[in-house]
Amino acid sequence: MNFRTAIAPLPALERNRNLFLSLINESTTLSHLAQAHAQIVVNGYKNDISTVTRLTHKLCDLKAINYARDLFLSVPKPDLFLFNVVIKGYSNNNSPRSSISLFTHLKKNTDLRPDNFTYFFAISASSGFPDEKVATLLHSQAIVDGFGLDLFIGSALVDLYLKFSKVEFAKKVFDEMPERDTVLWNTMISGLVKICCFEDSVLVFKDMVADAEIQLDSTSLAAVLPAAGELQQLRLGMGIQSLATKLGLHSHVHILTGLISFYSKCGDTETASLLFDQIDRPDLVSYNAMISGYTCNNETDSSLRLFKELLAFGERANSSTIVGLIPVFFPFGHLDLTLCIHCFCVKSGVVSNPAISTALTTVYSRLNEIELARQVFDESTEKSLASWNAMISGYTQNGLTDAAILLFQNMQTFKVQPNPVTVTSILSACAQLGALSLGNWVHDLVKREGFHSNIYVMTALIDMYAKCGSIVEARRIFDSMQEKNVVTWNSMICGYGLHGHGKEALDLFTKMLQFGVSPSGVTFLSVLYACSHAGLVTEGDRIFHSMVHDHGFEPLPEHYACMVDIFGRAGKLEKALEFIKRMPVEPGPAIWGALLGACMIHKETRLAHLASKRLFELDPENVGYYVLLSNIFSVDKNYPQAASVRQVVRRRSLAKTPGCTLIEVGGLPHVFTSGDRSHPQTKAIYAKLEMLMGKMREAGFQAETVTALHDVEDEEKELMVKVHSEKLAIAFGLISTEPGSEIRIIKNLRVCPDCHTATKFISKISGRDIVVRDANRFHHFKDGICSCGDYW
DNA sequence: TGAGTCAAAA
Repeated sequence: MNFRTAIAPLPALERNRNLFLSLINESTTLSHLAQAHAQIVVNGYKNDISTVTRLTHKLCDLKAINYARDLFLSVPKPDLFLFNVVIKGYSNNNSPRSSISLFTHLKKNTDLRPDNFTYFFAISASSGFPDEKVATLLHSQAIVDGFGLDLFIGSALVDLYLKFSKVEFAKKVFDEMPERDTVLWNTMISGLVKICCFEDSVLVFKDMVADAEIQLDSTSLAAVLPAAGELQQLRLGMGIQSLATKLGLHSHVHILTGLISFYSKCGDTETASLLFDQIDRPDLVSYNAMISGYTCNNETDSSLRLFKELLAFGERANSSTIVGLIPVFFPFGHLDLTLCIHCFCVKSGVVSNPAISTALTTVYSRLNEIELARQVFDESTEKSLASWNAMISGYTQNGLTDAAILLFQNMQTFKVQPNPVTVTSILSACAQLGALSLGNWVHDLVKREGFHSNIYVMTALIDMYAKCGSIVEARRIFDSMQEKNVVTWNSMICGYGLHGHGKEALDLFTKMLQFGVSPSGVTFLSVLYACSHAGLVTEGDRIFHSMVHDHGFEPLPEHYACMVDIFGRAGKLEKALEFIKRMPVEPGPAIWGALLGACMIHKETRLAHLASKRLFELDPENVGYYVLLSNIFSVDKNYPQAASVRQVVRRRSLAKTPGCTLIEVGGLPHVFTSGDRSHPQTKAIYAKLEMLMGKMREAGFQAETVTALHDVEDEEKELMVKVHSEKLAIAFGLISTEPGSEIRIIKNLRVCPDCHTATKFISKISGRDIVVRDANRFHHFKDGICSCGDYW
């Protein structure tokens, strides 16, 4: 009993009001609340605005939104306070539209003026809309009404814009705030982390640490820890840990859990489990972090042990536990066990949880069970953005680029807004497919949505432009990026390699080292690859040695294969063989394949037999080797042998991938196969081809027949190769694009020597630049010369 | 006199 009530009892009205208020506060169920409501009505308090407001609020908390609405409507003249409570109530009960309608009603039909609370609640509600349009509208109204600089509203806006991946908008709000409190900083950091802008979030965190005015709290540290883990920045994570100790937050359960996840992502489960033991009473989230930590590091026994321990404590596992546990099985390709977990999820009803269905989709696509992945995706009733992203990237990683793009378009008809993760996947699909016009469209989307500070997105754009033939545009983006990581550098170097620009690739590699960026295995592969395609033998040799001796890298089979390729393409076949013999590891199919490819270019039959013999032993399923070998016999005019190799292929019913070529005209893709007559303009295409062949022969063109697989007469062979898909695509390009414009085509296999020579002639005759992307690299044909130097 | 933002696993 407090002093005031002791000496002077409250007036009756106030005393009763307090009674009702505490009655409402203590209610934990709807029926308690209904009883309290009855008491209020009986005692004539049904028009007491503060009591009714408290009751309405509590009803909203208990999810009785319709009850709350009826109560609100029964009040003859609700004040701003009550409006605010109901606007928030709708927002918290999955009714953002009702929330915003009420806000509009308040502005239009009452003489009340919204205050900072009203705007705060309405802006929070606008996160339930498919895009940020409602939010920007409210934002501008808030500014007009003088609440633009309110810290709560500022934080809500930053949170919201980041949820819609509008990084630039969020930054603008953040920068324009006259004062920034801890919460505003935290909102910025955690929002960036949630949309995978890890680099950005770390930069903001560092700014926050540098700001002496601002106090860091456990939220700040917990927010940035996932970024440190994703970026595998061990020093940063340890820095955060010591900061936590300095601030006395080291036993805070959120921070310990974050650190467990961090160390697990860095591969250090030992430290993670030490931290786990430091938690007094680990909760479900901590268990899940540790379980998934063990799982990611393939310590499956520990995962399962901890899972059992969790159940033994009587804790119920939730969807995240399963999500963390499912991948236990896929490093071993244990499809049956994944199916088992799937069944368990179906039986216990958690399969409708979007996190679970997303995890299952991911696991199935990593097991290359793309149909099962799609089935789970289709059956999930509640699709989150993550579900869409998992399915799209599943398609992309399995090379099903058409399906990925189709699903991406489908997602947009469902009004699901793509985020940077979606964009990164879809750009990878464009890169694989060479779909430049879709790539351009996605680039516009990146600009529109403000994703251009996302390092993953920008790196994917570089890759896309490089693989779609626009190496200059790729470099422009590369140069425009302030923050680059090793993948960014790799993509650019690899792009130069694809285009045969060996010198540029080497220059960039040198620059990368000067910038202090540590090269990865992929970096060396890209540089070696570039050397190979540009015939830079000495440089390649030097880089390989530097990789082993200066950088301490253990070469992988693909590095060895690349070296064999460098020697082999340059015609130094004996040197290549010598290199293979000196390798400290047993040469695998990639290495012999590289040698065989080189033998093919240089028509070296003796070594080809050796290489192919090894290949048949190591990789009997791969058709490519049979084709190469058969071609080599054909070169020697040893047709019976060539035929017998082809028979092996037929007997084992190994199918050769049919060659096809894609060309985009007017933003539409046209695909041609060899001898194709299905195109609506077939007649004109073949006529153009006839005309070209005539002019080419006049200019001295002779058909190269080496790769024609059949031992028929030369003249007949000429007829067969001249309708290769690339020739059809080029002919179509010539008749359907502006004179003088560049022609770009994409071939799924390596371009054959005949088409290569023919394209050189065509580029000269037609005065067109022709860019050909084949399975290995780019060829830029100009004025009768190819950028590859006939060397591919 | 009844209302408010950010945080750990997936």
